[in-house]
Amino acid sequence: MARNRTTADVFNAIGDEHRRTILDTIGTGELAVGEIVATVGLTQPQVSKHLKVLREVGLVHCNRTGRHRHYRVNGAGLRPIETWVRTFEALWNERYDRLDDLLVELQQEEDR
Amino acid sequence: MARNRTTADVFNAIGDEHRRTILDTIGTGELAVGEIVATVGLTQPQVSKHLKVLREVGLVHCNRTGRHRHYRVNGAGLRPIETWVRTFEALWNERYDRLDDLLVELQQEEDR
DNA sequence: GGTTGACATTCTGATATCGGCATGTATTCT
DNA sequence: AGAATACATGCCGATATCAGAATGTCAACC
Repeated sequence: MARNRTTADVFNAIGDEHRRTILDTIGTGELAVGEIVATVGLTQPQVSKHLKVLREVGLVHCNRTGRHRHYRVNGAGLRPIETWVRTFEALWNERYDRLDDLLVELQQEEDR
Repeated sequence: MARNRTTADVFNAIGDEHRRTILDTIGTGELAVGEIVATVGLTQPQVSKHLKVLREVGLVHCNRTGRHRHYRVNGAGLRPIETWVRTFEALWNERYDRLDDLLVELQQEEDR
């Protein structure tokens, strides 16, 4: 067995830097493939294929207008990642520092 | 050119589900390899190799005690992911809904 | 010193991936 | 209808990956 498919889930999909660049480029707006190609500096087939992966994991939605296809980011698709990362929040942020302070205080209480 | 190395960055490293499971298992504590193996149900070499990847991207730290190696998660390593995902926050949370409401209101003003 | 225990590393084989190039498919325009 | 535009797909080769099994390393214990 080899590595998991990039289309397996969102975590695999955003593993590729080009895909992240594409998402960054689209941002909160809506862009046609040609516009993305012009901005990110990848070839058109390359962009199309990455968009396909992003589509399959639900990270982008697409609507056709004439011969153009406009892509927009589906923010909700990123929530699983945010949720997962947040479970480790206590390991880095100030809330943890405060928790740490609290524990130190409790320890001092105990030592008295 | 093939896919990027899993050790290229944190985004690639967490692409693997087994690696995420291992991180979840360690949690906010500190576990020896054997304990991880017993919990996640993977083979020992499998776990060791995944831990190596996680070490190389800085997602876990390791300290030896006798013939045991205790691993702990380095939460700070996850910050780049959190930061990146947050840039799309406007696309899913209530703050965006409120912005959306505001836009609808403005639109209605205009229609009058 | 030899054995056991706890991990790490190496080698192998199968597989999905990514980029490049060429080609296919619609849709618009003349 | 034919040409051009905007994308999507298919085929290819090179490569890194992951699991499995065997082996290596090093500390602890008898």
